[in-house]
Amino acid sequence: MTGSVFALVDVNNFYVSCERVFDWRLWGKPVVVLSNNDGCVVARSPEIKALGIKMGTPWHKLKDQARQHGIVALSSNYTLYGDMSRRVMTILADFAPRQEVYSIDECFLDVTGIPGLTAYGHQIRARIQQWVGLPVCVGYAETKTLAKLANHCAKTGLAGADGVCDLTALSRTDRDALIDRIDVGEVWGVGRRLVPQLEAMRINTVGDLRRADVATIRSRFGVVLERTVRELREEDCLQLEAVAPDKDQIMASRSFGRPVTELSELREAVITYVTRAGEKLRRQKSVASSVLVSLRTNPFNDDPQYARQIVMPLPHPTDDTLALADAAERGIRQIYRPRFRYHKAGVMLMGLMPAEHRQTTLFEDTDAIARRKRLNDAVDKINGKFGRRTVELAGAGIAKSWSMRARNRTPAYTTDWEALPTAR
DNA sequence: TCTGGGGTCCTAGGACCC
DNA sequence: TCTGGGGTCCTAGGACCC
Repeated sequence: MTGSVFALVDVNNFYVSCERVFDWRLWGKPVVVLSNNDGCVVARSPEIKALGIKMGTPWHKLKDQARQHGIVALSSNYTLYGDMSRRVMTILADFAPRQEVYSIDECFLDVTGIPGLTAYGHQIRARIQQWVGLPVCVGYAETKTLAKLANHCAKTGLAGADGVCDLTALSRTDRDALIDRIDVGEVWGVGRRLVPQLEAMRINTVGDLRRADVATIRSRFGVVLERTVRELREEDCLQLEAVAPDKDQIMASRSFGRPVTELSELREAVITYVTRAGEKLRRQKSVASSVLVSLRTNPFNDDPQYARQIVMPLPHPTDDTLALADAAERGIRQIYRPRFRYHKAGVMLMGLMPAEHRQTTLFEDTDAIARRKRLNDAVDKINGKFGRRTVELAGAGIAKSWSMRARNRTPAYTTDWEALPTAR
């Protein structure tokens, strides 16, 4: 009973909304944004939702519908979305003393003690709309899980809410009636696999889950779902993480734009991915003690299948891209088998620890390590300023003909001088 | 609806060691 | 020779999220 109140603010149809800011022709049309490699639908305009097209539908299964309804399909433009996200988060930070950026399009705010929350929510909506041109919804409640649920109500208009829903303003009776009308699958942390299992226990609605026996839930599903039930009961279990905790593992993987058979190309891909992972590693000021390399064929076709991964321990924990790349390259050579058509490769950095905790060993050349650190820092700085691929290892490849498909990507309107929209 | 992308965390089982 | 214990690492796969 700490008396905290959280807000969850998120952007409606984020990727589609970003695209619409820069292209008025997309207004009123059914628009989808596709995942990497133009694989499946990851954002939908309201017109798409009205057609009954689900999140995650593979694009190739929509070709007929697309022709029939004139659906516009855009490739993901993460440079644009990332920049728009930063603008939104910066504005939202001014609305509360503490903010947790939870994903590219949503954040939690600690709004404890702020009066007039509904009006405040409308103020937030108006400012983001005016300053960035994006529509947001706001949900308030005593725990993060309930704030997510409140946001769902704000978005669907369930509690008669018009883009803002404050659960703390409802009476116990009204709250109970409301959550009895919401499917249990809407709860944050209850996914597709859990829903049927819960339904078998006659837990169909959010209200049912809230009333479920905590001990039973814990023994059958573990501590994670137990925490969710407690959060639904207004027990504050999840803290607001104002500074993101360090990751325990860092992954970089991509599907290829076409089947890849040659080791030389897989080597380029893996070096490209490990470079990216190394950047993330240095940003959180950690070092890795091993590198996992993975490789797989396409499980969705009839080709002979092969999937393997291997852990390559590093001689000593490091954040040096060259050392990571060396391990990744040895790894891919070990698991590569000729005559398969490969679909995806990946790299995962494991055994992470803070860089300052790193033990130096007897055999390290400390001068060489210092020089290498300056090199990595310089490369990070240059790429941060002039774009990710300005300086890259030669082994990462030049043409990268294996790289993912993005047939219909819009320009980087906000981050590239050449792509700046101009008045016409 | 049997869900073609990417990322993170967790767990189970086997191998190996003390 | 079999069984017992407990730890770590590797590998595969499950589950969730956006």
